[in-house]
Amino acid sequence: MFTIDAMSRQPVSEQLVDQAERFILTGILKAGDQIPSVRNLSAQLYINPNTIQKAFSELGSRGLTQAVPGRGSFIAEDAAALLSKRKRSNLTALDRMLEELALAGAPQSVVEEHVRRAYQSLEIRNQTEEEKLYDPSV
Amino acid sequence: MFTIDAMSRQPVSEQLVDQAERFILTGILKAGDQIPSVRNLSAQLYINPNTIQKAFSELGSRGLTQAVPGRGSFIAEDAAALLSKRKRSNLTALDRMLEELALAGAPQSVVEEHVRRAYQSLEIRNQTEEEKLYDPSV
DNA sequence: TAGATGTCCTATTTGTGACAGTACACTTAA
DNA sequence: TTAAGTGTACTGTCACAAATAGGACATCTA
Repeated sequence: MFTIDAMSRQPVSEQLVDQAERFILTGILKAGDQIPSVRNLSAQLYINPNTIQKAFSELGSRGLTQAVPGRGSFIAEDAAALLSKRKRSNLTALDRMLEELALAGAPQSVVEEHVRRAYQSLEIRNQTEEEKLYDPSV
Repeated sequence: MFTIDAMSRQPVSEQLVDQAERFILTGILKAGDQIPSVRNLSAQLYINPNTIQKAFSELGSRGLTQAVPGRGSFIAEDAAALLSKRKRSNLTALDRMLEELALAGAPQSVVEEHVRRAYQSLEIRNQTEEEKLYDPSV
């Protein structure tokens, strides 16, 4: 599930947080799901337990997970909603990137095409999710 | 001209490189223009000369500036073209961001509005540049 | 009860960025 | 000619953050 890019300049603990958020957004991790234990993930990724703990602690303080000593850590009920709201309200990074592309002479039509493609591939994914409801094999 | 955000996690030398590139893209720095000297900028920003040197060395290796020992460093002839080409070809970061926004439920119309605004503000800026040509006070 | 869980703690190591200081060759202008 | 300014190179040192190492405790479950 989780993977680490040792070459990345982004700290390992942040990589884990980002990946967990992505899993929540995409629905791979749903409310109530248990995430791997600190020691388990530590052994699997060859990462120090303290580093994993730091990432999970951050997820908890963001309200995305709930930890239960002795049992494990679980995705919070409102994790997806919480995360979506936060991501939606943060458009400054997009603006900065768009300005740079505009300055670099990237045609507006090209950028708009990328926007269309992003939303189109999402629709396809959602459609697949719906189809699962009628799929007897699930 | 150059400024440093000491609070930023981005290394000082990289901040300088990014700013120089931005100046080149926006036309503030044009081909042939001399950029501040290592020692001058060092004194002005209270930054170690080695840090400035590192940034300028990077700009040189990217083909954006040309250094002449004893004279100074100058913006390369094809700096703007080189930079534009590089920035335009890098749309993967945009795709990643768009996917995240789509997943978070940001309406496509909102994203498209941001695209329009980015290109509109650029047009206004260019128009202002043209108007300068007819401005007797310059 | 044994094993797994989250949590906390104090070190230590490591890598990177920045700093300090010096030196050399070159160009320009007084 | 000379002094000042330029780029470039080098060897250290320091500071900080991330990650590691090792241990400890309370809790829950099979």
